[in-house]
Amino acid sequence: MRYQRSNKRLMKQVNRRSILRYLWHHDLASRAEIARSLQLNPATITNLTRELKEEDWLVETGDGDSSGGRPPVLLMLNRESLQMIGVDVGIHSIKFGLVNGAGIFLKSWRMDRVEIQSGDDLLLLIMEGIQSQALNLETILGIGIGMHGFVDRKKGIIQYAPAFELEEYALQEKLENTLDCMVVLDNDVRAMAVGERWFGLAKDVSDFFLINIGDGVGGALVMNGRIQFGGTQMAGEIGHITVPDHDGIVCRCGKTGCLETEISSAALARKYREMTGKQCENGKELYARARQGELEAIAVFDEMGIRLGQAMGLVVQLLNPKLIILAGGVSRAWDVFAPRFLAELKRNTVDRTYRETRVKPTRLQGKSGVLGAATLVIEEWLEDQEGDGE
Amino acid sequence: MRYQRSNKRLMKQVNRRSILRYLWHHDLASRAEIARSLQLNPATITNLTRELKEEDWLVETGDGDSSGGRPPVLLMLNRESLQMIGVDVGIHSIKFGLVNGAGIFLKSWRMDRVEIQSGDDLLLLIMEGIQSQALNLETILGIGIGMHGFVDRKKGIIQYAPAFELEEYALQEKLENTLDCMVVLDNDVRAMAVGERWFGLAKDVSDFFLINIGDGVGGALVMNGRIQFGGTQMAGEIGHITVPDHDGIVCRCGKTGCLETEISSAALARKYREMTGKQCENGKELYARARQGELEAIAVFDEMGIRLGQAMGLVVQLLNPKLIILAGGVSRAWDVFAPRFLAELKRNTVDRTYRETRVKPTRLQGKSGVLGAATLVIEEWLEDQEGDGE
DNA sequence: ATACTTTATTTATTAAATAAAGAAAGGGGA
DNA sequence: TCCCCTTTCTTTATTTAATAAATAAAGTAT
Repeated sequence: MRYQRSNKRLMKQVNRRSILRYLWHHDLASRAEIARSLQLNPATITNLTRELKEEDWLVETGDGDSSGGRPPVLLMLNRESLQMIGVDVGIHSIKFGLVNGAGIFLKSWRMDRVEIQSGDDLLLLIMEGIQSQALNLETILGIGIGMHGFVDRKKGIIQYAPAFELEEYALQEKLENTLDCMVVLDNDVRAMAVGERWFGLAKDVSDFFLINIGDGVGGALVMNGRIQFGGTQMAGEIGHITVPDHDGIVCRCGKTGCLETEISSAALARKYREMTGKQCENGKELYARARQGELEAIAVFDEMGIRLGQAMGLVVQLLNPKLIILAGGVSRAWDVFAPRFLAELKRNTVDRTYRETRVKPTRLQGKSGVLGAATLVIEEWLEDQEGDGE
Repeated sequence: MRYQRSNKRLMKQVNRRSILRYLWHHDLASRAEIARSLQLNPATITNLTRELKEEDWLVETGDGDSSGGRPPVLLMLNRESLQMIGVDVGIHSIKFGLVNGAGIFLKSWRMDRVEIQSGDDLLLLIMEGIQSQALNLETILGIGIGMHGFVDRKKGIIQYAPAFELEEYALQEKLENTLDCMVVLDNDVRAMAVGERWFGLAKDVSDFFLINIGDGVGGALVMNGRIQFGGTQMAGEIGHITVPDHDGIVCRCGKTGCLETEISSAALARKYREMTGKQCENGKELYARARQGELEAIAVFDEMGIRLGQAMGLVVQLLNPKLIILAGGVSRAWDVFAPRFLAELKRNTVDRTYRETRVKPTRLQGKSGVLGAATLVIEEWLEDQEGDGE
């Protein structure tokens, strides 16, 4: 019998990660500063940073200003050399990106009109997509995959993906075995939230909620700095809470009165068509009309803002996030629905809680999915074991 | 400059706690079993358990059955010697209890009709209450305090307690200094949830929601085994989510349409009075009438069950708990409101999620507050640093 | 009785952190 | 300018806590 888990190695890992995480958030720092902040002995920092430097995780960038003694040598994360592949599996397309530790896309490519009927179809397409670019996978930290549907990140399996009629498919393991490279798999919206946490609006926020409004409506929840999964990995699925005064439309989940059938891109277009009798394909088209001042289009967004305000009011009261991030195609119409939305949000929350909550539309937009997926890899490498210094 | 936080001591602490936690959940276990489960070296377990035994944390309880070799020596947590004081600060009374690690009350006492106008009033009353029993505080692990209102556990301060018009009072520190004993302070409902996690229905459940329905309505959220606080320590405050079709009553929080003004004990009595014109003081009285078959009383509970079903539907969809625990006075009427409640809950959730969720009224009832408070101390001693074996 | 298992402990070793001393590199006052 | 002081970083020796391996303890199975 082996007692593999060496506690000592674990301790070292934890400290190494603490250093990397510190540099992630502080860009430039001296060894002395790191030692003080992490409450570790300076000698420890010297030793660990030597290793990390040899492994190319970080670089020295000249001296800082002296504060009356020897000037500090500033350390910096070698962000360019951290490279991850992000994969965003949508219903009709798969998007890929090669992203570095600064959140910059070095490459991005996609496969459109994909037809997927089995897990192995998906596996093959992803492998094809990755190998098409002839990248050296050995210089890459790992591959992150964000996928619609119900995904179990810990087990690395797709529990259920309705669009592809997939069930219980162990994508992570299979991909890891064939590509010989770390693979992280999670739900697409959770991946977005992780992206926001490391590169986006939530850089310094450890309690936030992200709602993604596009063809569907999904959400993800970060509390105390960690993404939350819930008892069966379904936490955050806000698209299927029941809202009052709904249209009675039957949702794809089988229930009626879901938020998704009221505020998704398709739902807004439907409401507009019902109201006016005019044609309208989706939220994007509707937004264009609203921007041109068409009153009916604006009215649809107004109603959507109110519903969203009610829903986010629940989230604020129940979860007390510091920040709410709106993502997905419909969030681009922020300027149109924001006034009604914010007013309704305020009306539905207790002052004491509301005034501590910020609400913002994402700045990552179209890149959100792929970047988030890539960031899953970073998280896996650097994640906090437990509240360190910070 | 001191670098206090010795990582080595921390490692040892973590492993010691892992052992204690393992024994908490497994009652009897041999050293070999613990070593296997925690993936630690048997020698480590020998050493740590020797220390723990000397410190009276655990005892040996004879041999177990041999499985073909030397019979295992079974270890057991010395639950009797773990003693905590729990304090439940209510609006009109303060309840105390001396509780041991088996969850048994060794003593319980209370102070009624308390008048509190300042933090120092409260401090003095609690000290008086504790000293009145002439306990030896040195044999006690610590004092846990559950308190209504908004409490910041990490800082140990009462942020705001409307009933006493208290604000920003550093109760924990002051009490710790005067009594020279570990003190943990938290919100009363969160304390209850911790109680359920260690002694009650949530013993083996790491994702659950507890709703307390009494004079007020509060909630607490445990995800991934940890109580969640939110950005400003207000997570779980379900009493002030806005519900549809409300009576328009202004809540004590200033908002209208709060869940609390619809399903709290006082709200139920009010609804009954409005419906019938008859007298009725509170939910307890109303429950008695419902039990006697009075139709109007039953109707009030029916409506309450529906509203609760809607609210818990939101919680289930949004947070995906494995268990919902109902606590507080009104939960005693479970048999009356359960049918409507459960039906409405099902109606408001997606099947896939609902079928994984259990709902139960607490079995701790009146003891919940004090026991929960006492359990805060256990949690502080044994809490997991990060997902160990288990 | 003998061989084999399983549990627990002891002894020696190893890994990783800390403490203490000192080197490196500058600032600033006389 | 020189000397002392401060701050940063490194080196060496020490300490701590875990592991590995050998051994003891106490059984079962043949």
